[in-house]
Amino acid sequence: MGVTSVTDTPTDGAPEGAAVRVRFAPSPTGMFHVGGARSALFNWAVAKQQGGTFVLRIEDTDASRNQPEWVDGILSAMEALGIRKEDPAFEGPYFQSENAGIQKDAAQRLFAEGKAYYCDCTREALIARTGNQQTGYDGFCRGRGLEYAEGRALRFRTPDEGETQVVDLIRGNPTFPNANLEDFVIARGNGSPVFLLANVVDDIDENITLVMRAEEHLPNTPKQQLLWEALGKTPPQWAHMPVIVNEKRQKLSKRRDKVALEDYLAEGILPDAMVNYLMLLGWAPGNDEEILPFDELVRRFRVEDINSSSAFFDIKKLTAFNGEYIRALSVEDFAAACTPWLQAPAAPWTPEQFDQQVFDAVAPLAHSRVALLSEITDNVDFLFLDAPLVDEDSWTKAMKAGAAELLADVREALAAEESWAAEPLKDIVTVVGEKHGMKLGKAQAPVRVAVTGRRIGLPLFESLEVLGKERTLERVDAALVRLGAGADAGAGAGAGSDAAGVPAVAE
RNA sequence: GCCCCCAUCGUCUAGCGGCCUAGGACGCCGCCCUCUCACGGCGGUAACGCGGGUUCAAAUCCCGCUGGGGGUACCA
Repeated sequence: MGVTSVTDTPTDGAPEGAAVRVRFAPSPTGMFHVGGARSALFNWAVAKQQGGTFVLRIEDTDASRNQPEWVDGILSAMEALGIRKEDPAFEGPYFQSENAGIQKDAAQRLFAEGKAYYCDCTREALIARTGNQQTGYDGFCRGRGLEYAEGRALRFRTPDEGETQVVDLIRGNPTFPNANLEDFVIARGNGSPVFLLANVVDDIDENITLVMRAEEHLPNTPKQQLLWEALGKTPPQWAHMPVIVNEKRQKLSKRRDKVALEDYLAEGILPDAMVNYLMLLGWAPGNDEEILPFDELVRRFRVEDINSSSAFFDIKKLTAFNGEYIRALSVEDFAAACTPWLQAPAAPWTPEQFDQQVFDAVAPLAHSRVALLSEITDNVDFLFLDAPLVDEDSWTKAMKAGAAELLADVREALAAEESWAAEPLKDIVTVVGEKHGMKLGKAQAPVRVAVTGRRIGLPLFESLEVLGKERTLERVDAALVRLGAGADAGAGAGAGSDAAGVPAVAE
């Protein structure tokens, strides 16, 4: 008895010497909650580490939360997290609805044994009787000997005295006075089993030995443990992990917070980074280390070391982790990973405008500059669009007094350059800059904005090299027109027009 | 209201009675590197909620307070 260490070998600590069996039991809601992802990961870590089993059970009892296609969403999200159906440690998925039979049998047995009774009280009647708006059920029907009839709910008879203590690996052993446990409903008026019961029956059916779930279930635990005992089974060990909260320290909610795993992946969070980050929410591998491969995290994982206080889902830190993971990729893998953001919905250019060769040439330069894969488009768009997207703030900051003159001289020198390569191009801007009393740092700004539309971005001269002479000159000319300094300038280049996009002025 | 849980830098955490003038990471701020921005390097900012105990010794144990959170359905 007592607390069994899950880090011990399966043969020495676990009850009955059996390998641990954990489960993840999401209800399909249309998106995969990051909190659920963490629960799945923690359970998976335990199963993998101990050579135990991870069972996936879809809790589809509530019709409103039951859409077949949502199940696919769960499966693919778990796949992304590295929890694969093909893994020997994986079992399922099972469906709670398919166990309706044995759940009803269990309810009947409880009734037959006098451990549950039928009740026809309405919430209104209860309040009228007790004069209390927020009271628990008062046990009115306990002695009425009601038989089943449509509309009558089945309630579990909880003990009036004593207390129920649950063995929780994370938070000691919370104790609940039985007097506070109301006679809760286990089957609805239509005979269908309610979560509290269905969940327990399924756990028993699947031989679950450790229930690791979010803290919000802690208040359910004494009731469920009572059910396990009433059904003649030894309750499992429990482990209630801390809730994940938002900046206001409230439980992350689908309604007000961004919680869908899919949304993060769609933004360019790498699955591995997400997994690593999630594993560190409420737990730490120690040694002052954080970025570790999943196998290593699994090796070090200890349920007893999970924190008991709530954890803030920090997107900034997640993003920082993601940057680390992106930089750890080879340039080739990085370029490949960018593909989805280089196409249709994410990218502002057409497939015809895109050039993989050009992208590959510039990928090494972008590699350390993105923390989210979705940021890649802004970094390279100037290479594929006919004219750069001009950021007005950048324009005003870069095109100060003297910029037009500088640009005109740069244009001239550029036009005369034979070998179009980064180094000589850099020399040109350096020399022209000096002529205008500007260091390279300052002199490159107008050129950069003219060509890329922004004042921050990839290394400029490499960019120019890849862009090519003709397109570079075009853009510098367009900028000169907008500045009113080009040949035939002045006419139509008013501020705010998209002058940067006008065709190059003939020489 | 009632039940339960929780409490170390802004955030995630290390710490499990002396090694703590509290460590790491993210963020933030400087400096260096540098064609911008990143990356990288270096440095800095910043925490044991409060009050009582116990002990030679408490961030670490106990109690209270305060503050957060969760639950309280014929949802899961």
